[in-house]
Amino acid sequence: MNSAANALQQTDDSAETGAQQIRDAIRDAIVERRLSPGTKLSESDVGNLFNVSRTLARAALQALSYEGLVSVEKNRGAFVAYPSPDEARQIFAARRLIEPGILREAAARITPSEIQHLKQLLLEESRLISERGQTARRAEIKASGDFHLTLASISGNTIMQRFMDELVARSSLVIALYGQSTISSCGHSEHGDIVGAIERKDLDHACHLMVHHIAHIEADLDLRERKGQGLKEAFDL
Amino acid sequence: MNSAANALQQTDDSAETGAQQIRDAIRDAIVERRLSPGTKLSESDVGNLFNVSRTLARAALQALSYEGLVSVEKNRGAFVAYPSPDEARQIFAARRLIEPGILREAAARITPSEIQHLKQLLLEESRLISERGQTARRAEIKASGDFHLTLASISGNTIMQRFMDELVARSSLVIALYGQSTISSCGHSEHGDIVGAIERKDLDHACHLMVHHIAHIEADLDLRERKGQGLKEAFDL
DNA sequence: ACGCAAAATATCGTATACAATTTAGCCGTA
DNA sequence: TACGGCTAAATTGTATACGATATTTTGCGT
Repeated sequence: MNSAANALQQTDDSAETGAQQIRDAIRDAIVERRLSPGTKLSESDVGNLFNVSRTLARAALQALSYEGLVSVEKNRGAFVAYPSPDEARQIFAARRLIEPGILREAAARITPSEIQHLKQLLLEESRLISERGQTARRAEIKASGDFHLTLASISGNTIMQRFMDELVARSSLVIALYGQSTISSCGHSEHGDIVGAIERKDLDHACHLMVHHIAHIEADLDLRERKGQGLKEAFDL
Repeated sequence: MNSAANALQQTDDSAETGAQQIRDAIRDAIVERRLSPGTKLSESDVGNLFNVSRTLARAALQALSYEGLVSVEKNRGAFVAYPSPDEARQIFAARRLIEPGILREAAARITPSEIQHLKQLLLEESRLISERGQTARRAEIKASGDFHLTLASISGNTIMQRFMDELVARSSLVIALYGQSTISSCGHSEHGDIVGAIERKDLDHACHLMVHHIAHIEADLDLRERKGQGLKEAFDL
């Protein structure tokens, strides 16, 4: 068993809905960075880990490839996606393009109880930041994304919600690859500022904050071409 | 063989890339409205039509479900998607949210040769409008969407391009279901206006035109809940 | 003649089996 | 020793087989 095994061993039982279960488990593992970019996910290994046939494993991997989280190469296998710097830029460009619009929609229809929910998310987030340990780090990564996803869900547009699901998940991969500061959620306070602006119904300011927030995350990346990955250039410098 | 058979018989040979080929063939059939919303696509039938096993047929249908073009119901089968009025609204809300941003990106990096390409698309489009016959109608539907997709491709963001692929395809379904005027591309001249604004580097005006263009398409829809679908209510009036 | 229950049919869900392709190791030769 | 081709192992691509679930039909009783 390769390194992927350790990262996945936790939800091997329960085949409730079939392939979806497996897909979700692997996606969580990728988003929480228990699986590193480039890791090979062979159909047999995945199937064995979850005690299902290759058929279901294949279906799950296929699904993840549609979300851009794994790349399947014909006759070679599936790998946890290894986004190039250019892909990374496109992901964040897409978020800058989309999220202000989502924010406007969400702010227009947000209810008091939903505002409360958002604030609770912020609390949970800061609690995790103060905590130490790897599981807290992972939970923090997920919580940071959940803020953006919750906003999308409040917007009421399930299509945009799905797009955001994909973008947030892929962002996690990009940060894992190119992030510099130990914690990507340095901009936690920015989440709070955005909620504040929403509460005051200051949409323009909220959008402004959102765009800058995304820019800050992107600014923390070192997007220089890394030919690493086993290329000869790794030995030149 | 059911009604789906006739609509698909054209690319049954050549199994080049496997499931992708089938997926694309079915998608084209849906987008060009040779397959009506609600049509049943059983795995066996699809497999037989393309002379492949159910495995590949299933993979293709699964892929289409991720794009929202077919809905698979557990233990019942796959059907060409039948978007509800609410889904339809969400699709167009998403387009209004996304396309102005894409347009800005595209206009910023567009080259003279790409402008030429766009103009050629417009010419082709008006040629098809003047022509008569069902094949011309189908080509016209596709050409109308191609305008928006070309803009997305010019924007250089492959992720947004994929989102637009999905939205345009699903729009075709919505128009097939709820469109009123015989031809949905009544707004062909609006495409030309947008290109004109891009050429003059008047981004704000171009975005303005784009938003209204999308609104016009949506305005041509009758999004009242239709319980029809073969229900007894069809005979009451 | 109508309605309900049970069998028959059709279709999907999953597993297993075989074919094709790639990758890695091995050996012979220059 | 270095190189090239060949064989064998591993992995994916596709097909078939079997079991589960939903739908339709049939037949019986009222």
